[in-house]
Amino acid sequence: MKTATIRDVAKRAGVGLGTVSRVINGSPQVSEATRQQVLAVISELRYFPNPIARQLSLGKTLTIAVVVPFFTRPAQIGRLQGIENTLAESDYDLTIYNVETVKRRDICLHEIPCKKRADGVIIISLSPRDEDIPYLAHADVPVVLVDANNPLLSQLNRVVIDDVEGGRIATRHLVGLGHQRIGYISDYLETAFNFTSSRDRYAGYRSALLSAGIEIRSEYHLQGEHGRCEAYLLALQMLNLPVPPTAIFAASDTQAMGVLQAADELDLKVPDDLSVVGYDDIEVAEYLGLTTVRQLLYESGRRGVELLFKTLLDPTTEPTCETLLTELVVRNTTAPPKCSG
Amino acid sequence: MKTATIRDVAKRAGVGLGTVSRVINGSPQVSEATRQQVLAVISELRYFPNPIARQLSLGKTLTIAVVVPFFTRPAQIGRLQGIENTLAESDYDLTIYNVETVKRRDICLHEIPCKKRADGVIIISLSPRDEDIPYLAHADVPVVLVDANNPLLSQLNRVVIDDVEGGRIATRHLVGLGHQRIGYISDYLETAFNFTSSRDRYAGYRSALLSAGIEIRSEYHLQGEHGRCEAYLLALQMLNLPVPPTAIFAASDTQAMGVLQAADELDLKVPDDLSVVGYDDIEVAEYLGLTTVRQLLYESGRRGVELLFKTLLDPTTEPTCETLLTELVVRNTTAPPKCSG
DNA sequence: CTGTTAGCGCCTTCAT
DNA sequence: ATGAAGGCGCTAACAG
Repeated sequence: MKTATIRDVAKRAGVGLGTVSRVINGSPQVSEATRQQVLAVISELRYFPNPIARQLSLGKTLTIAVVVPFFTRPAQIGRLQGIENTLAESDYDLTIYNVETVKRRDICLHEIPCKKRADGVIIISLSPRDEDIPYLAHADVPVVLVDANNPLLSQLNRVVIDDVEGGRIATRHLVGLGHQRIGYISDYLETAFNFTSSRDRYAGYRSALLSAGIEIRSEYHLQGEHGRCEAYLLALQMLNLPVPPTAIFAASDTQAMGVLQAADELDLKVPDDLSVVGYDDIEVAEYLGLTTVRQLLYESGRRGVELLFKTLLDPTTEPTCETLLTELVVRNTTAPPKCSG
Repeated sequence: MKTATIRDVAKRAGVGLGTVSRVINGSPQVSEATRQQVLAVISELRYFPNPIARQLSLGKTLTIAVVVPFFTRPAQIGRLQGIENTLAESDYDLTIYNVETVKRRDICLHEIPCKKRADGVIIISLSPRDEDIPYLAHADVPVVLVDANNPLLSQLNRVVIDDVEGGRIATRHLVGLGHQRIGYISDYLETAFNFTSSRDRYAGYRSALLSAGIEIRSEYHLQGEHGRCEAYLLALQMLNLPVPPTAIFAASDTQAMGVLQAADELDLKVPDDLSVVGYDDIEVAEYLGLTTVRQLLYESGRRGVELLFKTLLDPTTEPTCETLLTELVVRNTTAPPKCSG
């Protein structure tokens, strides 16, 4: 049996089809009598307005698209949660475009903002390269970048995290504890996805070392694919250096867990033999007692949606760039080095 | 500047609007010459077919809706990953309806399958109550249930997990190690969301104890809100009993972590003083060396999509119920009880 | 091969 | 207050 349409309802209720439409949309200019009449038929026929038709007519989709790389990673989940919860307070639906390949990345970045499947697009952690800009500039729906940036994109709404400062804070903390040999384990700094976080945190790391007058040793920076196991292997490698670091700053909590594993493997006590600092403050960090740099994941998602809504309501709003602060959370994986130096 | 429509393209290319449509949809019956011509105009005008209009015309949305409670929980992420990855191989988009309140639950269960925003719906972990059935029965798109069940719903496609068996396996393992006093810490067995997993696992737990001839003591079963901290508190309570259990089976890995914390708090060594078994085998379980019951999270999502696609292709397909197996993964948190008994 | 036309289901003037 | 008609952008069936 075919789904009832607005026409069926109109016919059955003996009214014009425009009247039904008015009832659906709560127009005040319809007599209480006919309203009740129509309402009755609607529920009798189990009528639901077809959202697609309405979207076409209205020119709105009432959905927000989110483009996010590797959405299962805890940090992304945190952002998505902020987005979802904020959206849930509204009438908007949420569609997710997960990105795990470069090809998909390009498709999403170039097409999602143009095909008008959504009224707005939030792009997470994928900083547009210069060649992506034309596409974004021609987007016909508002776009906001979360945890992504591009100096040329001052005309886009952005929520950015000061990762340079975050890296600096983490490193400075270790320096403050007396560490001189501090390692940094991260994702590859240069990837096709153009992630900036590891890069920025590295900049902060270097900056902190420099201002502390500590020499930057290249063997103390190891990069690899993102992941706990990968970080574990890198940490093993670094800790097996002739002169190993006394502290390691990991580009994420997940990677910090790998470092912790490596330390355990080598019978190094944390924090006595090795200090470890993570990044993100994902949920498990508290459980592990991991010292880490907290970034406002949930908040970044929420802000992204709010920014989007603001421009949705008033398209003439000037694009803004909100910077979210980071904060050091000291727990039990950091301490002064045992043997000074 | 308004977005270009198919009409603009047609006019600019000096062809009929149907021809443009054919080019877009790769119809073979277009001369190579005009095709090129049209293609040129399309890229010149940066034309993108409006998906909404196409959806209306085609009667398909090319999107799949997923209704999922508390989507940030690791187990749900695992299922979502299976769904997303499978969908990514297709042309379908994914829209997510997160459920965190009963109200939202009802809306999603009753309306999503009827409003035709998606060509198919996957419902995760929300077992329809009897009063929900009429709505599901009147759905005008295929629905598949993942990790959810209802005996009355034999006409629905389902992917179910044998949680009773899972609970049995876990408990039997502990019994096999010689434990006689085995606790169970879980979510509330009865909730408005009608989650069945904790209930089923409890049934398995009881069944295993019974067949081992072990008395079931009510003080060895504690329930509370889902979560690590809540489980931590429950575990503290249970371990402070005059005669505490020597082993605890937790309804999820997350809750098992809480138990581990409690043990640590009470200076109980795991597994020497206390054995702990979790459920799910989420990623952190391996890191923690947690003995747990693995369920095929990713696989359940994948299967759900496959089932959906199958009925999408052939609506006359008989609904099937696939049962996914569970498997015990023994790691380092279980051992024979120290003092026999 | 290609132009034209009739819907898809709904919303919104415009008259009445 | 309400019915009728035009249009949202596209697809598909129908002529040519």
